[in-house]
Amino acid sequence: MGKPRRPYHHGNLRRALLDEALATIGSEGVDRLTLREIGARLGVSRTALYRHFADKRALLAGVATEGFRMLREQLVAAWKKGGCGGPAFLAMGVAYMRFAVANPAHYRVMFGSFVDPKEAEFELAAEADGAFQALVDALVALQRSAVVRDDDILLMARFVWSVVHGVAMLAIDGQVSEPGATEALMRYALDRLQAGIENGAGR
Amino acid sequence: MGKPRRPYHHGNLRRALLDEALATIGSEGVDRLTLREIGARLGVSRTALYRHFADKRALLAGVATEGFRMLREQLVAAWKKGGCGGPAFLAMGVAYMRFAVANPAHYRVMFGSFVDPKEAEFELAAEADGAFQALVDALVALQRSAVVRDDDILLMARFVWSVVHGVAMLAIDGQVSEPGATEALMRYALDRLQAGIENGAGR
DNA sequence: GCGTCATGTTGACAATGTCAACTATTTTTC
DNA sequence: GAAAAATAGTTGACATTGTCAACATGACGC
Repeated sequence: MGKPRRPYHHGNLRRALLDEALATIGSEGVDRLTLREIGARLGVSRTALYRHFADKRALLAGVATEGFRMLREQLVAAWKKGGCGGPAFLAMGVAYMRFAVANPAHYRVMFGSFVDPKEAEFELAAEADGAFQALVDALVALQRSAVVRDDDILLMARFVWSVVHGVAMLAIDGQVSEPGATEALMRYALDRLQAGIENGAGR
Repeated sequence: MGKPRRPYHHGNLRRALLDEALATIGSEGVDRLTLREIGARLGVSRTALYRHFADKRALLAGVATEGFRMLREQLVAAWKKGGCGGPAFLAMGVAYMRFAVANPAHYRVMFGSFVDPKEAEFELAAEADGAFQALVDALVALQRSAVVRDDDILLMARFVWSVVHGVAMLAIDGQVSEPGATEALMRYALDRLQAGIENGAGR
């Protein structure tokens, strides 16, 4: 007896709110996300959320921010674990797409333009930049070791980003449904991407 | 006098609703789109819309459907005008990205996952398929003339689609803001894409 | 023990999507 | 050409939702 029923203070409501939001987004879609339902599911009042997020957009911004942080961590991890060379670049590409497939809810919020880039929180912009920068850093290293072409770095990074992002979107949105097709597309895309930017290719 | 003030029947309310929706989405964003405001702006009642669309999702589906039709038309036009060969392929890529930049509202709705692909209207799915098929057809032709690699056609088409889609997203979402950067990215991306899938490249 | 602050609750309100019932206009039919 | 049917639009109502203001509760330092 005396079991700690539901204490008035939740303990880590912020975390729980994010998790619940992610669960709902994943199963129902972003537009079916309602603050009241999140509260209800957590056994908490409909406005408890406002002690942790300014409003609904801020909640989504929180999800996106977290997503970019996770993405960056996984990109950097893949790069380092792969040895910071050519193979590591492939591993990084795989890590990117795997992140999207494994965390579709995060991914959709991150790129669904639910948060206006103009009025985006500073933290979100910073994390998004950080993830992109991880890719830029890798490309710079590959340029130094003459693995990839010596093109404008920003241009090249944006191109690579476009490819993996495009594949991730296709994979997530269920356009690619045959079993194994996602993996195959990922492999093929990275293969052709590499062929396109490797040193000595074209021109 | 006796001027035909506002006739009871609007004439082409469906068209006007789509246009007004597009205007609002373009300037305010999809999530700020409200049926009531659309009606108000058109000087029409808030529920007049329901004579032309089943509900809000149907309106968005209408926007997306129209977008895919326009996209397909422009892709096919670019392909034919370019002579159905290698240069035409580039023209098609440019047409794709230009469409996105010129019609961001359409584009966002088309790929914003506002309409569940499972419960998507038949017409929408058909138009989306049609646009993709335009790309597949072009690639098949290029394969026949040995301009591009002889890879699995679906795989290759999805890869190409990913690239142009990824670039289009970056361009639209204001991530690429420096003047001229969008054009430069488009050119570079198509250049590298071509290098990646042209016959004799890699492996 | 007490104030202070973070955290959570209740009541209220305006905005929104949508339905049902009704009205106005056009088109079809005899 | 009038009646009937179909088409297009309106008004009233309601449940849902995001959000605010005012209040309640618990933790924690002094």
